[in-house]
Amino acid sequence: MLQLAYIREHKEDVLKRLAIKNFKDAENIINSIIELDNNRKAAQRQADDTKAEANALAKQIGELMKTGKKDEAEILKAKTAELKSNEKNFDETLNNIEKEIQAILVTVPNTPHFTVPNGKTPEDNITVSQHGAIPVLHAKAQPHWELTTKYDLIDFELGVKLTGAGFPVYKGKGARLQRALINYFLDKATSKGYNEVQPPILVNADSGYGTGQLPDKEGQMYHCQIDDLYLIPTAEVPITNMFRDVILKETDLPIKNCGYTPCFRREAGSYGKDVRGLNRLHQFDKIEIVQITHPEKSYETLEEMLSYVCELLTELELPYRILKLCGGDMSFGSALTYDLEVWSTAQARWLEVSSVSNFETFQTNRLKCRYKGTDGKTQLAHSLNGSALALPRIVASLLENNQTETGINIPKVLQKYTGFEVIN
RNA sequence: GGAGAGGUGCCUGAGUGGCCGAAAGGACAUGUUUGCUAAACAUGCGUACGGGAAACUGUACCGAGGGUUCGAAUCCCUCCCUCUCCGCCA
Repeated sequence: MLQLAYIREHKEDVLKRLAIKNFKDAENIINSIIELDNNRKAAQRQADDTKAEANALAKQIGELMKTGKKDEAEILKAKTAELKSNEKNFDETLNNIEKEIQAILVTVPNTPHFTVPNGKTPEDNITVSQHGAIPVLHAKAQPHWELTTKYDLIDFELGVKLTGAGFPVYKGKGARLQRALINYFLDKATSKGYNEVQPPILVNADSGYGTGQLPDKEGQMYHCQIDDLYLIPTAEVPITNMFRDVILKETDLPIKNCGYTPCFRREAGSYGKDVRGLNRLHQFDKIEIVQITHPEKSYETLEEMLSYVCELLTELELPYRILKLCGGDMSFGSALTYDLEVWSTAQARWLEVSSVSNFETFQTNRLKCRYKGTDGKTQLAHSLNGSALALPRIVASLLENNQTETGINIPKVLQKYTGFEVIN
């Protein structure tokens, strides 16, 4: 959620940036927010003044009662009736205006960073760089959903029996590969100064609102209605919400956390050819890195997080490219997002395996995550997060890219975790 | 699931109708002093929104929402949450 004070003070800048995100009707919406806020100020003044008067009267009445001047007290009491009804009206007006502002404000996306490219679709994203050689496979190379069957690594059918489509069962070396990746990612993040946390994977509605999944993406989360809890779509939700309603010390920053969790996504309405195999699941594993930083440091941090993820992909020996997302393809709350995609050779396409974003104050404003500066002032911190990494598509490209006619080679960095070098 | 207790500031904890945005202690910050570690003393120490150039000042907030009252942290109602004991159980 954007900060109202910022909108007031930097209206032109906000409009310019919202245009990058193709946010429709921005000028009218921003103008109406400002106008409503003017009304709000007037209403608050009325309400506050009335209450101040009523408080003063109440105090006087108290004094009079104490000194036994009951008659005079009664006269003053009579005067409070009118104030009281005014107070009620003014409060109601104020509340209505505030609700109206809030309702509009939550529909306004974050303002993109000035370097975010214009554009509407994924085709308008900018390829920042590409790394690693695209492997050339033998003639009988197979897509991962065939390899997983061939080597009995993942049983999609069995998952359908237990739960439904999109809930695969990992078996044998397939399961072991999952565990290896999780351990590798966590160890690596820990070595880079991230504090490992193991959060709940069910969260309450407040947490959903805090990071912006609610109300915008309500239908994308699994909801346990009896207890009114949501299965997390990403560890970002619990790990970032740890800092909801928290005032940090400036010296605490930056806060670096990482965590592994299963992630659950309903993926309502996304059926088609992209859902084959591991490409899109309802349940998958992911290691997330989250940072809370000083506002002046967040872009530096974003680059640091991006290069961290690159390091992982390099060590996994996967060909990948970095995309800077255009305004139209960025998520609602992000100010700047890099996507990382790995090449999936047998499918001959790029698969998104990580998304690293700076949310600036968009999340922290909702979360009320602030820090107290050395100057004594309290202000909003910046929040960032990135996948490091999401497993299924990593597994898909590992299997496809490393296949030979006799088996699938495991990258060196994983071998001490898997305990085997080849799947055959 | 059954029974009970309780939710006050960063923490502990006082506060049963006006003098309470809230005692006291701790923690923290700054300053003074003792040669260092440490201690002592002094001062400061909530958030949000509004008014003001500023000093300063108004309003709201003692789990949430209603109500009683001229006046509520304090009384009443509803809800939420936490803890303890018993039962069940990994």
